[in-house]
Amino acid sequence: MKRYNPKELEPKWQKSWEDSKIYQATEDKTKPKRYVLEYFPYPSGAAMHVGHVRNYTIGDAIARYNRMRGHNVLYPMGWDAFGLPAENYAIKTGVSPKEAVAKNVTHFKKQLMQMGFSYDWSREINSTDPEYYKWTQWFFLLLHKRGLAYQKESLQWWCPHDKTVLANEQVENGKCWRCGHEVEKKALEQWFFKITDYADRLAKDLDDVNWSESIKTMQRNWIGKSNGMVFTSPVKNTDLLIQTFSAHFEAFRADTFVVIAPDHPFLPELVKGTKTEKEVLDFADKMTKKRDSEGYVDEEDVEGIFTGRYTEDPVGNGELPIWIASYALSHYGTGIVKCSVHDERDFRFAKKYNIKLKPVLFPSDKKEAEKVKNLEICYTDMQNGVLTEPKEFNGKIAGQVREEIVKYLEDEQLATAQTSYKIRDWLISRQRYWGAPIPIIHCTKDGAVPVPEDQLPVELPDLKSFEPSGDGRSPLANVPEFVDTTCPKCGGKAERETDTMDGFACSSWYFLRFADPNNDKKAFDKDKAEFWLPVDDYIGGAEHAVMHLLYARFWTKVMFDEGLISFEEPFTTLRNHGMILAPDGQKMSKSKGNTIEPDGLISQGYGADSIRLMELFIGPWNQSVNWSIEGVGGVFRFLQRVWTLVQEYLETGKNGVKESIELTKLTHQTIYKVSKDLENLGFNTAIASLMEATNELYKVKAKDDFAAKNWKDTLKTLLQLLAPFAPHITEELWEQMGEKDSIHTSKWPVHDEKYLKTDKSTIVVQINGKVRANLEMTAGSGEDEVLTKAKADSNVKTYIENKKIAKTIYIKDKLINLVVK
RNA sequence: GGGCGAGUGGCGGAACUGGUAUACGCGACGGACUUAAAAUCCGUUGGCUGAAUAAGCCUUGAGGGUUCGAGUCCCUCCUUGCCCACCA
Repeated sequence: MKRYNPKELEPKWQKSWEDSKIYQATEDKTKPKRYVLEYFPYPSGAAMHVGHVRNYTIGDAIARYNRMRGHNVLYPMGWDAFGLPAENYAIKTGVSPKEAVAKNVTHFKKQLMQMGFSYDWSREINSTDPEYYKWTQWFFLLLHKRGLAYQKESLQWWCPHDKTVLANEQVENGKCWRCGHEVEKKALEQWFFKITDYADRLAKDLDDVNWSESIKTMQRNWIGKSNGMVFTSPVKNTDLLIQTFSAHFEAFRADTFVVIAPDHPFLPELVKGTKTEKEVLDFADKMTKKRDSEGYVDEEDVEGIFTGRYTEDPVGNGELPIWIASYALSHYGTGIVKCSVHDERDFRFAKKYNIKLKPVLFPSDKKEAEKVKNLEICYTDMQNGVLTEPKEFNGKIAGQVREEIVKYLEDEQLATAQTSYKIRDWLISRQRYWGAPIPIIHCTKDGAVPVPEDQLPVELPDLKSFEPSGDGRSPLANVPEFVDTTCPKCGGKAERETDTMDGFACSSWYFLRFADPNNDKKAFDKDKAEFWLPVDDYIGGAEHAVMHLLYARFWTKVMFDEGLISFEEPFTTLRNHGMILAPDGQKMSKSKGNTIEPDGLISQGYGADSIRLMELFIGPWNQSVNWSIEGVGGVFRFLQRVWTLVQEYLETGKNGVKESIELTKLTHQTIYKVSKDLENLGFNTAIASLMEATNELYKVKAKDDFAAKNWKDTLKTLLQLLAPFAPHITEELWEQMGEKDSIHTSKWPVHDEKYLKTDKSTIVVQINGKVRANLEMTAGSGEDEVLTKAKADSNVKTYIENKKIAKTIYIKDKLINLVVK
């Protein structure tokens, strides 16, 4: 008997699939389309581990299942290959990012290939290919044309020793990661995309997509829409006016002080001429640095300093002191906030610095209200709280008069309503080499001029040294042939922009490129894009929950507005898989040295099919689990049992005449279970059903030794049901059973309801909810019949003797419960 | 601090709209085959009491509640994971 040897048969079938191109997708309109996509990976130097593999195994199972169900499946793969690691590696080793990426892609691709994923490799794309980033640049120009790209000065981390801009992750405890020198902030002119113009639509359209509530909530929080009011008031002893923001404006009569963000651009002007000017500015500077480097500052540690200025409150609360507070954000509202006792942080801040407080909002509970009055607790319930001021609203419930208060403040011209968003415009400038160059030419006469479309792509020149320029610009600034150019408008001498784009720009449209990957006239053909998109199943980890998904949605909406496509949301269904952790429960990472690569398992002889099965069987697809080496042996054993069963069947060469109804029923029940599980992505239970079916088949075999006529069909169906998970072994056995065409293009089996019915049922007898007996009954038995038999049961008898049956609950074919008193 | 999840045997986990908790797999134990081991195959396997594959009691993070019946629904609490974060 031939032994199951994945090492031999897996490469054989991988080659066969490649040659026959069975996974290539075409715009065949006779079948329903299905676009299955995983986020295109970053081909890092660290190899792919079993955590990554899970992502692709889930996608592949979905793709294969739908293909067999007669769908026209697009399942592509590509590379998101721009980014910092390749550039750092280049600085360290001198190996150009281009070479490093090419090497990594080759390795990654080999690893994916040996797992037998059904990608349409003819559509492979790479974001660092000029043919690709040409169109990324084209989209930059589109955004620019539509007024959505602009330049603004912005602060960046700067290492004065290395003379280079640092990314957030390169700052460690306020020090440069390379030289350990203290970092500072440097103002640079940078490019932004105006995503804030789309904030409302990005928030609203979340209602229409089939994503998990958790991701939707994350995006909504990130966009952070809130309605507030802006008050304008004079600053005492100056001729300045300030605009203060309040989101808790219902209780505006409680406002007793104002806080300004330490990094607010208005601050120097505000404190100019005060006695404490220098002291205050120093303090603000320190605070900004601390906040930037540490991120979160504990609520207990709120800090602040009095600016020395007061403002005359426009709504009659008198003179309000202006403080700098560590928790105030310059980009939220106006960056200057009106504060009161009715906010947790304001409350804590005021207590710490003994700032006057005055409650005007109270809970209905008298005792609690007393505590609020005595400033013992902070009360913030703007929904249910009862207002005492202003007089017009005395006794009203805040949540019910919100609109009226807005109207009141606006009618009296005391404030104006303002919607504020937490989301900020997307900073896309990177002072880096390894990214798509921003297609802009700076002319002293004409300013920032877009590169004409016919001159795209602005190609990255090959460099010898990847060290930064030293003046804050990217290494591209060192290359005169790149920088020096002529202005497209006036023809005069001009310089190219040396910033490159954030990698998220490349990934904001790649899903469209897959629809038409080789188009050299356009980013994509409209018809092709609309044939395949939107993406039906987008599979990925939660790490992209906000940034990537938001940016991609933003670009899609811009394209919609431009008329390039007629849909506004790129991803219909989002599927977030759980993480695979190392056996010790920690995240797998190269630095921790606890990664497990599929290569090792394959060379141990398990094969890709076992690994794939293990990835899915280990637990629910959307939950995190610890990888278990022992478990792989279990699924390998299962595959071996399937292999052996088919070999034994083939060797007996039997072809019986009598159908085994037992086999038929088992087959249809398994079809039903596996199909249902796959619809709900219950991969682990689908595989469990297949294991159960196989165990049953062994039992039937022990009885009839393959005598039944329908053994062949039964085995073939089993292979088909297993095919989306274990594509190699099933393809091999399918062929051994005499099939000419691939199992992966065969038609997914359909169950027949009539075989799901059983003629017998086990009925549980409960006395007061406790199980006391089991009854074997013919299916569909009536209550009386069951009750009579239950009463006759010897064990049941002992419980109902001398007692009254007060009530009987009967669930057909399942259970009878006797309530006994 | 905000948001979203999760707590079930020695372990990963299963359980449809409330209806036999522990499917499937791992591990462990016993047996068959073998000179032996590995591999394979066949059993057993939540805990306690019992000689028992008789019967009973207990058991889904803790405590209450609703119900004939709760892993599942409601309330209070505890633990833990992930994402984001000084967002008023």
